Amino acid sequence: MKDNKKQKRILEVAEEEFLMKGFSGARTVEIAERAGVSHSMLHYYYKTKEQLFEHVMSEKLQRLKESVATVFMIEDIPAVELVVELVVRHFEFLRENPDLPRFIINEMIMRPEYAEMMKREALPILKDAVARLQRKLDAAAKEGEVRTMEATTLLMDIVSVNLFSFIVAPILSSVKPDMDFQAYYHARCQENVQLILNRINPDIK
Amino acid sequence: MKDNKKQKRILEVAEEEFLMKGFSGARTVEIAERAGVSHSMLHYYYKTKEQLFEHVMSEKLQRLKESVATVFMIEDIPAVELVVELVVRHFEFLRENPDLPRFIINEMIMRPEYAEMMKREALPILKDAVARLQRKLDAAAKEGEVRTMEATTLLMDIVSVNLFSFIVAPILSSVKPDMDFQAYYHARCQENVQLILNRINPDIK
DNA sequence: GCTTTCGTAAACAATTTTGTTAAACAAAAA
DNA sequence: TTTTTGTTTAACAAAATTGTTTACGAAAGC
Repeated sequence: MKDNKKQKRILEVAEEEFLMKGFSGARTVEIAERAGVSHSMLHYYYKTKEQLFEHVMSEKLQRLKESVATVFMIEDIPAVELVVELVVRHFEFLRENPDLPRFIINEMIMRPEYAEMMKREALPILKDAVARLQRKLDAAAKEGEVRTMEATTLLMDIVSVNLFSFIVAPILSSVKPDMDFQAYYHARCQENVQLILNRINPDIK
Repeated sequence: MKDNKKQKRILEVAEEEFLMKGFSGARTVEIAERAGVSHSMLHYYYKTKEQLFEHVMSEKLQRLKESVATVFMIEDIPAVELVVELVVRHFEFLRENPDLPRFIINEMIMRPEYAEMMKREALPILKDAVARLQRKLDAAAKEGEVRTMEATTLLMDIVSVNLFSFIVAPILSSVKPDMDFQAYYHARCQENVQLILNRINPDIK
């Protein structure tokens, strides 16, 4: 048995193509070509472009869900440290999946049927996560460790600053072609932690 | 003379379609249909889909440039107030052009030839803007009004929190279909101003 | 060795999308 | 009034993209 190497390879390339170009921009012949298989093989394994897309999509959603779930599993840690952990882990997740958010947002807007699917999949996990964080924050606010604030707002702040660091990266690199990404991401993560710390408690540091 | 009403209408609809679905996702027949003109008319005015796209693109870039330019023209205003003004104006611009950023980022990634064009168009203006802001910040830092910081970093923070407020809006509305957008945007703008103020000077307010 | 599975090449059918053309007509401009 | 311009319809050509089929080869497993 050859362990379906080619089939996997198709999926890998499809992932890259769909993430970069979206469903409508990606081409099955190009995916096959880049995967080093014949065009017919692609349709042999994945009947249609649509089905290939669904494979990619569900795999990506899975990863996203896992990532959210694990971060919010952390218990027994002070609120402030939890928040720092949140920022850093989210940043790292993005580093490993830099254009996943853009892809998901785009496909949610362009193809409402997928928006529905994503809501079904992701919302329960997210709601639970927000509730957990809110409890932590409220408790810490009582102790005067942080200011009172909505967990939703805080999460939006975290996601937005982190996400943006990645969204602009390609633009920055085109402006400065010799840019040191290692250094950029390191600095950016620190900056974001600082920003969020200032946000939950202006007196920290 | 009929003032080219139809021609304009095509452009309007094309703008909506391209912004929502991107170049590869938009369909010329659908644009024509929605614009209430025959398919042949579309090709009569704009030889190809590509050319139609270019019209939309350059018009959008123009607006973006104007917007950046006017904000940074403000003189004789304390640094802190300038920053607040920056946040609010940028927020308002986004409110009028909510899916422009997604569109531009997508097309820059999917079609490198446009990335080049945008760099040529937007970069000089942006560099000038950053330089102006940096001078203001440095002066204010000397007076102890704000902490020392990079104008680039500050701008990235502003853009990221504002942008994100709009990126998540459709998602939030699908979660809460009865959501009050008026209130949401109002609150979000305030939040963002606060966040940025904390950022440039943790002691303010 | 024989069969099944994985794979290719190449042609081609089907569909979708883009782009063109011609005939006709109304209304504005000359 | 004549010409030009804007416009429609309808058909069709061209191109791009997706999906299918067939015939055939190599090699893995029995």
